[in-house]
Amino acid sequence: MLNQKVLRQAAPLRLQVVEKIRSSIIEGRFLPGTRIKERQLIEMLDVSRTVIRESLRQLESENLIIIEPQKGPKVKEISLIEVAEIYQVRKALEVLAVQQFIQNENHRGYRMLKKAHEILVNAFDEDDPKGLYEAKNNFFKVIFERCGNNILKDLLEALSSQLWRLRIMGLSHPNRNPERQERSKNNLLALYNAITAYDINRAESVMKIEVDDARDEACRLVSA
Amino acid sequence: MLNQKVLRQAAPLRLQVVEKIRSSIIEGRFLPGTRIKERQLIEMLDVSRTVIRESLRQLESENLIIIEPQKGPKVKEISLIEVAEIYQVRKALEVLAVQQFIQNENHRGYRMLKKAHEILVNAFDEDDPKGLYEAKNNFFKVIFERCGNNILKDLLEALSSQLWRLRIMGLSHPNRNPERQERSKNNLLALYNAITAYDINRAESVMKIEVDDARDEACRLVSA
DNA sequence: ATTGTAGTATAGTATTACCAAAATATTTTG
DNA sequence: CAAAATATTTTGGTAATACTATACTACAAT
Repeated sequence: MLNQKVLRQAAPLRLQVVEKIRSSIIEGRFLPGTRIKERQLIEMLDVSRTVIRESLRQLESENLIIIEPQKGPKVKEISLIEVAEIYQVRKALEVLAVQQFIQNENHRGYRMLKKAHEILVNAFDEDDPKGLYEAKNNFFKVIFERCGNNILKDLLEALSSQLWRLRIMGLSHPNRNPERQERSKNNLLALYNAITAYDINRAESVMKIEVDDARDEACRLVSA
Repeated sequence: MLNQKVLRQAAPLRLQVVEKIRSSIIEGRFLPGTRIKERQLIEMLDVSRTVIRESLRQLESENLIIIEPQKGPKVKEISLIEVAEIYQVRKALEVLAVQQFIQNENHRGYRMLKKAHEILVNAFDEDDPKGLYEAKNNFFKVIFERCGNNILKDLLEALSSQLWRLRIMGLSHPNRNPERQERSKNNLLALYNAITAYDINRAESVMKIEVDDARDEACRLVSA
């Protein structure tokens, strides 16, 4: 059976360039507010200006950079207000995602979620903020990807990438809230239990609580 | 079709080009599935290739076109599944928007909504599908714009533009559902009453009904 | 008639060079 | 020192060119 697809050729250069720049922003190697000059990128990535410019337009519509006319692109800064707004939208969408995930009753999704849950539980026991963060993220990602609504999935991923920077801040932030850690742990485990019990209402309310907690933490970090 | 060339003025050329192409797609002058060739656009709009390409990248991330590697851009086709998915997301977001609109208690918003409502009532009495459609749209737009959450507003606008094409189809479609018209009228008036009465719960449930109705109608049109 | 191949045209991909206008940095001058 | 004038950088936009993947066509072979 031809279950393995033929290896597609390398993606267009511009996709690679977009990905490079995007990850640099998300991972905080370009700090918010930083001007990004075309020439700088040309030298760093060793591609032509055309490719760079096309890539920048795309990043702009992903809301990762803003391009001021005649002044050029800079890494978008996130205000406290915007963080709150994003989490408000996230709450509505994540609740929808978890509803759909449960209703779809997809075995594959449940298998993947089980695995993600196991990794998450392990991560809670170790003192590795980055690993824990990735485990959490992976857990949610399974829900988004297997909720059966691709539009929803794409929107949530776009929103996430706008917040990723904050989370990087959060990982290394000195005065993180240890209590939040514990709450988050309880929330996520409760969420998993609710999902496996097909209890939509409970999953919904737990999800709301977790997103609100995450928002409060994020706002605390931004204002600090 | 795109017979007017862009005016060479202030503001990046790119923005004008994006707007021209976008409206051509939304208004159905480029039909879904149509290949859009770079040279074609260059001749039609009389701008350089670079500008066209930058514009196309942006349209791509707005989900109005898809660019297949080594094949080029084509107007995105909307499947029945996607229509359902979009409306599902819309429902969640529009409910949130109307909640926020009421909670914000913004006088300016209420004034604008009153005006939009008056126009809408007039439009219901006349037999002008296009005018009615615009009035409806304007009514919702006020809610989105004055809900106090810009992220939410942008997302809803992006989703709307993906559906606009269907509605254009709907306006001229021979076997439209006249009963739907009546339902829609009742829904919107009920929504307005709920909002002016600051009744969030009622507004929420009416909004859900209206969005579901709209979805059913849209699906009917696509599958026809 | 179907399959396969070769050649050609077309269109996307990417680089480079160039110009104008705006923004920024630097120098000169009061 | 501050303001004006100048120089430099940077973006916005155009154009010419080479290269490659894809699509189209025609022609041949079985």
